[in-house]
Amino acid sequence: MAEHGFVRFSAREVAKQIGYSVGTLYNVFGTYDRLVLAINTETFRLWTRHLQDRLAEANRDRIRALVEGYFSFARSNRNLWMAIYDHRLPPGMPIPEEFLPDRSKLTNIVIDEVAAALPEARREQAPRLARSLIATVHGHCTFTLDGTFELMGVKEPEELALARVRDSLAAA
Amino acid sequence: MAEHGFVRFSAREVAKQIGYSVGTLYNVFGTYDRLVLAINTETFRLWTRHLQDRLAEANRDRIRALVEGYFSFARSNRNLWMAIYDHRLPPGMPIPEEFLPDRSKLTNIVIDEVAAALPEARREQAPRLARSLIATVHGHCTFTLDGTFELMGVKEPEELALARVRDSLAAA
DNA sequence: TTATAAATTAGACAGTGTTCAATTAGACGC
DNA sequence: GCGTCTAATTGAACACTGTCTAATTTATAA
Repeated sequence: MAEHGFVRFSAREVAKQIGYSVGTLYNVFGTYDRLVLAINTETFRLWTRHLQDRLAEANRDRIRALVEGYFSFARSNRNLWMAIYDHRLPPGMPIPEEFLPDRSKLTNIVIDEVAAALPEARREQAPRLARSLIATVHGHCTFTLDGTFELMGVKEPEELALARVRDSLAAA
Repeated sequence: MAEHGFVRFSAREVAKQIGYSVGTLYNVFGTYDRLVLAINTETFRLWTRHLQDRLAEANRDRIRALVEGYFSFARSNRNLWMAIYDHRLPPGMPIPEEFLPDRSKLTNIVIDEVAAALPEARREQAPRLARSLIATVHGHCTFTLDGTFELMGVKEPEELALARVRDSLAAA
C-alpha cells in the first residue's frame, strides 16, 4: 500500500510478496475490504504515535504541534494516509468493531488538547468543536495531497489550516 | 456513476447501457481516466449551477446560502459528488486543460462572496481566505458523506461548517 | 503410527481497463 | 446507382482483478 498506493494495491500482489497464495490471504482476512481495513487501522496506529511524539516534544504551542503533526504524517506517508480516505466500504457494511478503538484514539487526543486550549467556562464545547476542527484541518490536508490546492495556487497550506483553527479557538 | 458510485463504475457497463461497444468508448475518450474526468467535470457544472441558483434566491445571508448549497448538492448527488474526490489521476498526469475552466468556476464564485463579506480594507485577502474556507467546508462535507462524522456522533454537520466559516470571517 | 484438525493451495469464475486489426457505415463525386 | 475513400464501430485477445471452493498438504494429538 505504501509503495504503490490505493489504486494499484491488490491482494494478489500482497500474496505474491509475502510468499503465500491468494487463498490463504482470504482465509485470514475474509475479504478484500477487511484486508484494507486492517492495513488502514495500522496506519491509524502509526499516525497516533506520530502525533503523540510531536506533542511530547512540543513547546507551549500544542495546537500548532497538532496541526503540523497531522500534516507531516500525511505528507511523509502519502499513500498510506490517502488509502484511509480512498477506501469505501460497501453500502450497509459498517466498520467491524475490532477496528474501532485504534481509529478513535486520534480524535480523543485532539479533544483533550482543544479542551485544554479553551477557557474553563467553554470546556464542555470541546468534543464537538474538536471534531469540527479535525474536519477543518482534514479538508486542508486533503486539498494539499490531492493537488486541489496546487491547482488553486495556494502556498503553505498548513499555515492556512492553523490560521483557521486559531480563528475558531479565539472565537470560543 | 450516479447509480452505482465510483467503486462499481465501469466503462464496459457504460458501453452496454448506451448501446455501443467498449472500443468506441475508448476511441472517443482515449482512456478510462479521461472518461471519468469528463463525467466529473459535468458534475462540477451541475454543482456550479446549483450554487448559483441558491445564491439567486438567497436573502441577506449569502454565506449561509453558499455553505448550504455546498452540502445540499453533495447530499442529493452523493455518488456523483464523491466520485470527484475518489478519482485519482495516475502520478504525473495533470488534469487536461480542456477540463480546467469548468472546474475553477466554483472557486471564483466563493471568492466573490467572501470578498463581499469582508470589510474593504481586508478585501485583498479574499482569494486566499476563500480557498481556505472551501477546504474547511469540504472537510466537513467529506466527513458527513463518508460516515466519519456519524462514527464520531456529530449531528448537524453543516451548522458546524457554517460556524467555522463565520469564525474566520469575523476574525478577518 | 494413526487420526484428527488446521493451514495452504491451485484453479475456476466473472469481472476489469486496454489495444488493435478487421469490419461496417456514411459521404462524395460521377 | 456505382465506386471510392474516410470515418466510425466492433469484438476478440491480453493481462489483470476479487472471490470462492474442493482438494491437498502440513501440523498436532492420541
